[in-house]
Amino acid sequence: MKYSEAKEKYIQAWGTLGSSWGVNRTMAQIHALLMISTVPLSTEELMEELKISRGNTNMNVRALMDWGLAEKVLVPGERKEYFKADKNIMNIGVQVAKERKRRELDPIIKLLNDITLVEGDTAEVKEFRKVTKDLQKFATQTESVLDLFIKSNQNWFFKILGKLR
Amino acid sequence: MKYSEAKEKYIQAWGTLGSSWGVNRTMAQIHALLMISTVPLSTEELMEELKISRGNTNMNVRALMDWGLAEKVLVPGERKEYFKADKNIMNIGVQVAKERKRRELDPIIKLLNDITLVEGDTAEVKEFRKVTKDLQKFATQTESVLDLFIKSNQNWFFKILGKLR
DNA sequence: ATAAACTTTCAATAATATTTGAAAGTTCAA
DNA sequence: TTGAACTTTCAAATATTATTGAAAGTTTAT
Repeated sequence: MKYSEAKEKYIQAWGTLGSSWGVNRTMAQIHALLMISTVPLSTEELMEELKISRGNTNMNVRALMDWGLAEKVLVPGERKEYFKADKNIMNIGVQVAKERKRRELDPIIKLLNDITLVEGDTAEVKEFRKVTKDLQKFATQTESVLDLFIKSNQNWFFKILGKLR
Repeated sequence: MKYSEAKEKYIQAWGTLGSSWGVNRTMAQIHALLMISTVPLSTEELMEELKISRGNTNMNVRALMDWGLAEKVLVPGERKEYFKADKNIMNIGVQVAKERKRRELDPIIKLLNDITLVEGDTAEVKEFRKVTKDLQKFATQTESVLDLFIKSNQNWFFKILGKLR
């Protein structure tokens, strides 16, 4: 396979994957590009490579930085900002786990904590309490697993799991 | 908190959570409703409760069945179809893990297997190979974890992880 | 202070995804 | 068969989300 073809497929696939994980396509594609680049890239270079506008580029680069997946690089003697991505896949995984936990799991747990307290003794309400308590338990367990993953550095998490197989 | 309020919040939250996980809001809400219902629900009941059209209801109920999250219930003497959801949260987790693995992870692993074979010895291509191989490794490890989770019945998975904390 | 180089914002537009609802299709009892 | 009861389809309408690009904002060298 030619490099140009492989690269195209890779960026395309990363974008698609991003979409089905609540990350917008462009953000994922910028990330994909930064991941394989040997040098930090400027806004212009990202615009050119992905054929996207300046505004879009700026917006999504900032989103990537919010997610802790990219950072600014200042090149001495240059006014322009360059961007690079952390290439350590484990760090990326941890970072994504951390952010999604904060943005999605934590609010749901908070909500479940509230609504499981609903009062009443009709069959309907009893069932509601039962189901939401189960969900609460599951969410809390998931939280523990994520915390374990987030705290464990390097490959520790996978190594342990590998032994269980 | 009143039951009606708790129920509303729960359905709303489940819909939002669905959206950020690549599942459409309505599908998630139907699932939420079926989860807390003490009896199977008909298309009409779902339409009424969620204020959605017949077509939408039909489409999303079928999607839920595709995901293995709901099933038809035939009530003797009734022409109408009723639907119920599996309420075992572990089964749901396993089902979702299984489907997403099949729909998303498997294709990405396949792609990575292809593109890591890109030939060339420029710095660019070498970096590309390095990054994609790392991703491949990570994806494969993730796959193992998911398989472990999918195969482990009941709470085994969480129990084991709990001990590691 | 000025202006060039650069970044950010945001209203307008475009692209995408979801929803509707009426028509077509199916099933089944009579 | 027929027609009532029910399900499915899908083109059109609506809602949501992403993108553009020009204007406004910022920074820095002189």
